[in-house]
This record gives sequence, structure tokens and C-alpha cells, in this order.
Amino acid sequence: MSAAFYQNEVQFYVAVDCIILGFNKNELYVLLYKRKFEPLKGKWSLMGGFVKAGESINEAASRVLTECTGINELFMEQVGAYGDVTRDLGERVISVAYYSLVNMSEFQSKILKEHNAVWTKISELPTLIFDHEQMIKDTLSILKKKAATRPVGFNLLPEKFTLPQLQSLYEAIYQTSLDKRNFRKKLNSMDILEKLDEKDKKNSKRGAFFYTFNKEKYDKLLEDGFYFSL
Amino acid sequence: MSAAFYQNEVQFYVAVDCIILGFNKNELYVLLYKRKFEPLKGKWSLMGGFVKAGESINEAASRVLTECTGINELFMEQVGAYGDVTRDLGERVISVAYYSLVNMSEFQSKILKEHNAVWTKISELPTLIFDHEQMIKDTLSILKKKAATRPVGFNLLPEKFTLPQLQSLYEAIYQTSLDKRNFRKKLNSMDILEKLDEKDKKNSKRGAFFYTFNKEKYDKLLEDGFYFSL
DNA sequence: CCAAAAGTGTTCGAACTACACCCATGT
DNA sequence: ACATGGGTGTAGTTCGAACACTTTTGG
Repeated sequence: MSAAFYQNEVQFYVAVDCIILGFNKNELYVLLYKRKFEPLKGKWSLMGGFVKAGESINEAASRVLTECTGINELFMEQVGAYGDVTRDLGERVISVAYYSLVNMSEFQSKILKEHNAVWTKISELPTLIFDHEQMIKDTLSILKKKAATRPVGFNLLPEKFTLPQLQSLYEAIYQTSLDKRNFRKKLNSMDILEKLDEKDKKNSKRGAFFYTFNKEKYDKLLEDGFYFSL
Repeated sequence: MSAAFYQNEVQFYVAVDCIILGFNKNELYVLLYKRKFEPLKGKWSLMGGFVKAGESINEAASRVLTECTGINELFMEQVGAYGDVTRDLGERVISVAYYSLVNMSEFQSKILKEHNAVWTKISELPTLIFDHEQMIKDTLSILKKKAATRPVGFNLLPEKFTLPQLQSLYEAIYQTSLDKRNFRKKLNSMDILEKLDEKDKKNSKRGAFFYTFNKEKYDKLLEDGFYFSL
């Protein structure tokens, strides 16, 4: 046991809140659920939980993510710490927000039901408890910068995706429309995608070719000083 | 009084650590001090303190900054939360790091002495306690991105500065050397600096003109969709 | 045969890079 | 007079932005 060095200081509850983002049909989604305990039971909320003894805050976020998604080792990054005195209406809680990018199509509706969780369009957010709307806003702003310089967007897509899909993802992240030819030209010049023979015919009669992100190629390019940029 | 909603949960000490950066003669500095209490009393450390009851973490960081610098309303931004279980050797403490950019020439040595604080070159950091070196590393990486897109660098300079000074600041932040003519051309095209009649003769016989950052101009340009970039 | 999405190149202007010499002045 | 840092312009290249038509195929 360690000595009680800091016993004159105050302690706080520390929570993690997870902004779990998905993408489907030109829209970004966030996973929300109806809070299961007081205060504000039944209100819309981010997925979260308290940090437990013996668990780092990263581990806590990781645990909450696995509970909510059934998936281990998701892409996850810290958004920041939220520490206003009255941010939680119950007692004082300091929360550390994490965002995660997941492939919605892998999601089982079983897990959604277990948690009363609902994929909600970013453009149609209901009122959320506490500062959760701010957390989402901060996440989207981080994602904008991150997606421009790192290939994190692929986490939001299935293993196999089409170029129109990828483009509409970036349009959703940047909240703007992109030129098809310029977008493809840039991707082509980076040489980090593999074109498959298979086509996706869900969205057009002609069909669009599937691609995969080639992480090995990307990592090799990185070593040679290559910089991703979209 | 609020009800005890969360009484089954564990509480933690929460601290703030401040990465106070300065700039002088082509070098970035960070303010360090010798820790005044156990454990690791006497070791080099960032300026920090515990979050107190009734105080937001922003307020705590602000308070620590004011204590250490004697200046109110410094530029300050969150770096992130650090929550490894064993990061503090005393007891478990979760720390939120903030960085601040200050004008070293305004500093009174009186305040440094009071805290046993020393301006230390970033390039010559001693071994620091806990994860403080990581915090500094993270800060420098944030600063690189931030300084490229927002005029935060001016916080590190005196009110009046010269272009050679400004350039060497950016060279220190980016860890690279920049072309004098291209650097000036870019600044000129942004039209956010005011050239003064006065010259700084400290570094050359000829003297370099002083400039000031014109925040009003900058804010007006922002409204018109202007983007700072250096 | 037609609607609807996929795919494909070129041109123009802006922005970035590289580069070398004169200026002012204190000693 | 000279050493030291301050200040200035141009040419070449690269990169991003704008832009319209053909292809495929299920219905």
C-alpha cells in the first residue's frame, strides 16, 4: 500500500463518455441511449460509465466501448476532460470524453436493444443531458482535422467500400461537397487503396468497384516521409 | 444539497499540470520547478496543483497559472487527461494538462524565486517526474498544429517584436528553418501586422523594425472567411 | 430506351519553393 | 573598412479548383 500523501485534498467521481460515430448513406451517426439511472433517467445521453479503482481512464473508455459495441480494439481517441462544477446534475463528476469510429454495418441489433441504444443522425440530435452536445461538437471538430491528415475515416466504412461511398463520407465529415474527379485523382496519387474486381450494385445499375485500404502500403509510405491528406 | 446519486462509485484525486512555454533567443523554454512535497520532493516537475472542491478544472488551471506567473488571463488550452493507474507514485491521481504561452520578458524573477521555478530550454530538459515529459511532448505537437493555423505564437513574444524574431519563433516551433523572403511575403500578404517606426538594435547594428500584431484587423479578416496559415 | 449513378482529363490560376545580392550601421 | 544581421524580387514548379461528357445497365 502507498502512503496517504495527499489526504488533505478532495476527491471526485471521474467518468468517461464515449462518442461512438458511425456512417451510413451519406450521414454521420452517433450512438445514443436512454439513461438508465437518476438523475435524468430516461433522457438521451452518450454511452458512458464511471472510472473504477485500478483502471486507467483509457481502460475505462475501452471497457465502455466494448460493452456497447461487442467489439474489442476499436479506434479510439481522447477528446478532452470536462470539469465544470455543475456539469452533472447529480453530484460533481469530472468526465473524460473519447470518440470512436466504427463500422455501423457490423453492428448487431441485439446489442443496441440490450442498451436501449439508437443510432442517431448527427444532423438530427435530440437534446442531450449535461454537456454531451458540446462533447459531440468538439469531437466533430477534431474529426475534421484528423480525417484530413490521417486515414482514420476508413474505420467508419466496411472492409470493402466504393469510391462514391468514401467521397460521401468525407463530404459528411467536412460538411461540404467535393469534386468527384479531383477527389479520385488525389486518392489515386496516394496509392494506398486496392481496387477489387467485385462491384457494389446497391446504389446503381452500373455498379461501383469495391476498394480496400492497404494499411501495409500506407505504413511503408509513412516511413518514406509520405503525408496523407484529403 | 444534491442527493448522493453515485455513492457506489470510487472517487479520485484530480490535479492540473501546466506546461508554461516561453520563447527567448531562438529557443522555446518551459517553466519547471523543484517539487515541494513528497513523494519525489526536490525532483523536477511541471507546475501543478490539485483541483479543489467548487472549482472547475479550467479554474484550477487558471489559478495555478496565475500563482506561477503573477499574470491573469493568460492564453491557455487543454492538452488532455492523463489517467494511468500508476502515473503518480504517491497515490492514484488523474491529471489534466494545460499549456500556456507567455511572454518571458514580462516575467519577474521574484516570482521565479518564490516557486523555485526555472526557465528550461526544451532542448535540454532534465528527467521529469511521472508522465510530465510526455505531457510536454504532447503539448509541442499540439502547438505545431495550432501555430500553423491560428495566430497563437504572438503570445510568446513581447507586444513589439521584429520579423527575424517572429521567424525564429516559428523555426523553433516547427523545428526547421524557413526562408526569410518567403516567410515575410506570407506575413505581408496576410496584412495582420503593424509596422512601427521604432527599431530594435539589440541584435544588429542596422536594427530591425518592430511590429505589432493587430488583433482587430485579424478578427475582421476572420469574419470575411480569412484563414491564418504559417 | 431511358433514368441514374459511375467513371474519366484538361486547363487555369494561385501558392509554394528556391535562390543571391544590397543595405545600414556600430566598432 | 568591414563584419553582422536586415531587408528585398523573380522565375519555375507544383498543387488545387473548376469544369462536361461518356459509360453501364436494370427496369
